Order: sequence, then C-alpha cells, then structure tokens
Amino acid sequence: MVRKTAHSANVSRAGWMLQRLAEEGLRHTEQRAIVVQAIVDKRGAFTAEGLVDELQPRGVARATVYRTVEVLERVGLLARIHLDNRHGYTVCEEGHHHHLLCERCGVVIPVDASDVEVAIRRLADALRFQVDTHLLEFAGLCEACQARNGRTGSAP
Amino acid sequence: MVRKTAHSANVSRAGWMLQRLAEEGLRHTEQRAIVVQAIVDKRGAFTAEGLVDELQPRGVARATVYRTVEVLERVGLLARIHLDNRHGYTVCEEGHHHHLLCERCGVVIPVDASDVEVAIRRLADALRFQVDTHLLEFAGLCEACQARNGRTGSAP
DNA sequence: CCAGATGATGATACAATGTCTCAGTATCGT
DNA sequence: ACGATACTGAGACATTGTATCATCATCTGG
Ligand SMILES: [Zn+2]
Ligand SMILES: [Zn+2]
Ligand SMILES: [Zn+2]
Ligand SMILES: [Zn+2]
Repeated sequence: MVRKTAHSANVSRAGWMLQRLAEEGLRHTEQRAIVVQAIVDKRGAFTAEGLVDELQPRGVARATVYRTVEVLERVGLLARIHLDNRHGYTVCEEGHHHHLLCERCGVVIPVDASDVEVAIRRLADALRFQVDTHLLEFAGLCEACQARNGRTGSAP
Repeated sequence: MVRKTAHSANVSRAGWMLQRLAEEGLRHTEQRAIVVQAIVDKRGAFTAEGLVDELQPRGVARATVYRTVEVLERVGLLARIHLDNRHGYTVCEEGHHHHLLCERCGVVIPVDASDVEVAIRRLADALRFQVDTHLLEFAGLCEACQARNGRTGSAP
C-alpha cells in the first residue's frame, strides 16, 4: 500500500467529496472546491461562520459558504454537532454513528456506540412516546490535549 | 390529599421556582415572577425569543427575559434542549436525566434512561478520550399527537 | 464544439437571536 | 429607614443565518 502524506490524503478526500456531489447531480464549481478543501483541511469541528471568515477573503461569498455546507449536510457528507451556543459541523462520510468532540482543540472522532444504540432502541420501544430520532454527542478532551493539559487550543 | 387544579399547580410550581432562586441568594422581582409564571404555564419546550414576544408587551424587557432564562438554567431549573436550528429550554427541577421532545406540540417529558446511562458510562470509560459530558435527547411524537396524527400543533 | 437550459454565485438587504452598556430603580439585610 | 447592590429598561450593537435577483458557469444534447 502506498503511504500518503497528510496533504495528499486531504486532497483526495476533497476529490471524493466533490465526486459524491457530482453523483447527486450537483455541479462542480470552483467555489465548492475551495469550501470542501478548507473543510477537509480542518480535520475537526468547524462552524459556517468560521468558514466565511476564512474564505470570504479568498473570494467565496457568505451565501455560497452557507449553501455549500447545507448541501454537504443534505448529501450526508457533513454531520451537525451542537456546540454550546452555535452549531458546528464535521466531516462524516459514514452512516449513523456519534461523535466525540474535544472541547480544547476541536478535533472530532466518530464512535460506534452499538451498545448504547441497543439500549437507546430498547428504551424507545418501551415508551409510549414514538421516538423518531435521537441525538447523542460526547464532549471532553482528546488524548493529546489531556497530555498538554492547561494549554489553550483553537476549538471553533 | 388535596386535588389541585392545573392552574393552581402551576402557580405553586412557579412559587417554588422563585423560592429556589431566593435560596441561591437571588432577588425576587416582579419581572422574574412574570417570566417564571409564563414558563411554567407553557409546560413544554420554549425559546427565549418566544418568551420575549409574549412578555415584551407585558412590560418585561428583552434583556431581562434573557437574563432570567440564563439564571434559571444556571440554578438548574431549566435544561437546554437542542432544536433543529435554534435552542430551547424546558423546566427541569430534577437531577441528571434526559428529555423526550414532541416535535408537533412541543411537550417535553423527562426520561430516566438508566440503562442507556450505564452503556454510555461504559463506552466513555473504554475510550482514551476523556469524556466530560454527554448530550442525549429524543424527539418524536407524544401519545396525544400520535392519536390526532396529521393535525398541526404549535411547537416553538 | 456550441448553445441553451438550468444550476450556482455574489452583493446586499433583511431577519432572527443574542449580548452589552449604563443610568436609574427595586430589593433586602441590618 | 437606609445603604449596598442586584436588577431592570432602552436601545445600540454583534453574530448568525436567509432571501432576492441579476449575472455567470456548468453540463448536456445535438
Ligand atoms: Zn462522523
Ligand atoms: Zn445513535
Ligand atoms: Zn427535565
Ligand atoms: Zn445522561
């Protein structure tokens, strides 16, 4: 197997996401490529407004950033996460699963919580409430941030 | 036991919440009484902005509504819930538990998900991530809304 | 390859949701 | 009753997100 640099991995991942958009009948545009590349380069949680700040100087309009994020979420390439006040997103190509968010550095890792999922399903079935969706998120500190505890990071 | 009307129950509940504020060293004001009464009368999910719309005409300023909601949350009398785009709150006098939100009528019921809680704890312990908090919410239809399915309600 | 159909963008106005300031007011312990 | 101080109101301000619409780019079929 060929070992890829982090950068080329990001480039190919961005390409994959753009390809997915094409498969959905959406067009490839220069602006979407810029937004998608910025997103995969982040490798963590981000907010729409943060992207705007970053990409507006590079010629991508606010509305385009919001529209692109919305489209990516609809297609399933982004998952929404609930920060304390605003909303964030994270890259998420897989199916249903949940996320661990590091509150210091903003890194997000997916977690397959199958046991929790089973318990949730059982609970939902037992209630007279018809449970359509559930929201489960975790927040804490990633391994790296546990190590260098006390230093400040750049979570969005 | 004396059977109370829904209204008197709400009144006493509001009184109890105000008493809790007093116990925390916070002052009793006319505006806070109005806000708290409006909240308990709702008996479901609500948003700060919704309260503003309702109480501004009654002489409670926007800032006061927001400040009161914030104070109530800090004291633990309100829990924040994550609606799709904005944030909401619900009355929550008890300790740690989670909530079922009816997406049609906005009613919220607390649920003690101890099995889920155990599974969550186990998962958290197994990860090298240091999980500080978790967020678990359910959304769906309450029993009443399942019955009269198809009709529109007034969730915030 | 070209032209048209349609999707996407940008500039900006608008809307919704909070946050902050500060002078004036109400509350509460003494 | 008094004084310390918590609280309020009014409105400016900030942030986050949406709508409009003329213009432009992309894809597709011929
Ligand atoms: Zn994911
Ligand atoms: Zn799940
Ligand atoms: Zn509760
Ligand atoms: Zn829990």
